[in-house]
Amino acid sequence: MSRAKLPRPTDAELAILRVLWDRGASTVREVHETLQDGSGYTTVLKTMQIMTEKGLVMRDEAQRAHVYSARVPRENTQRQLVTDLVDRVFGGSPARLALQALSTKKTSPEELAELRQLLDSLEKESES
Amino acid sequence: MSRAKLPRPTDAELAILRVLWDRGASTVREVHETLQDGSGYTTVLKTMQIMTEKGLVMRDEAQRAHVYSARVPRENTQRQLVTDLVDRVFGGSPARLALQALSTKKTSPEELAELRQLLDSLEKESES
DNA sequence: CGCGAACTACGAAGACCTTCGTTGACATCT
DNA sequence: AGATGTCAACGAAGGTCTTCGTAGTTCGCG
Repeated sequence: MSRAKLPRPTDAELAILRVLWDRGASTVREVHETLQDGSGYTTVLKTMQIMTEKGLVMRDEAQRAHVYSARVPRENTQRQLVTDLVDRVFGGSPARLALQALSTKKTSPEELAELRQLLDSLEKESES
Repeated sequence: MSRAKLPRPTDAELAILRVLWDRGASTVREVHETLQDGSGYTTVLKTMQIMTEKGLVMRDEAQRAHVYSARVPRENTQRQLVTDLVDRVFGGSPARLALQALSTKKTSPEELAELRQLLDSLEKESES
């Protein structure tokens, strides 16, 4: 039982995960205040309780106000969602997703450089 | 009445859309046979009826076996899902999604070349 | 102590998604 | 005509997600 497979986070769960990734360990109150959507306090609480059951977050109950933290690293979740989307909508081709992503919005020169670097290393790899 | 904004397709709906995009206009039977998942005929039928209500597909009832076709172009849906994911998980940066996508799997030289071309044009654009 | 504020836990409602059984209409074959 | 097969329509069940009200607990304070 080392690890059951983690479920794809729902939209509400993802919003909470983003807060935990950005802020680090946080109480329900802090998460609720950071999310500026109209959801009520107990809604956020309940969702975070469910996320605990699912293994998406962990909870430190040492204090009265429990402290939650993401149990899944941001990168893992990003990778999970990206490969999901690639398989479901882009016929398994990450490059097509990348093309689509880059076509939609403007990208900073720094990011362009980063991409170019990655492209270089990928091309080198395919040559070997 | 057509909706102002199309809803994000669910997983089952996406699977059906893929069939319609690939095969073109099709009957329920054809879609059902193409999908090799274990779902029953009436399940597919029902989903496609719902998709019709949602405006995701259109239906030609001229024949006894109704003929469905995608009402949303593949590219639009891809763009919709990509920008969705970018906003929800990548802090609005398409480039980060692209980086993540390309890091996960191998990409063919042709696609690499295509990406490089896109990068070039994007860099030119940002210079101006 | 007694009160109010902050907090967790619980349950239930409502929406949506997926699934499929059943029904009835229509067609085709014998 | 009668039997068989194909099809759309409908409804309902079971699951998940999101929402929030309510109840109960604990803390701090007057």
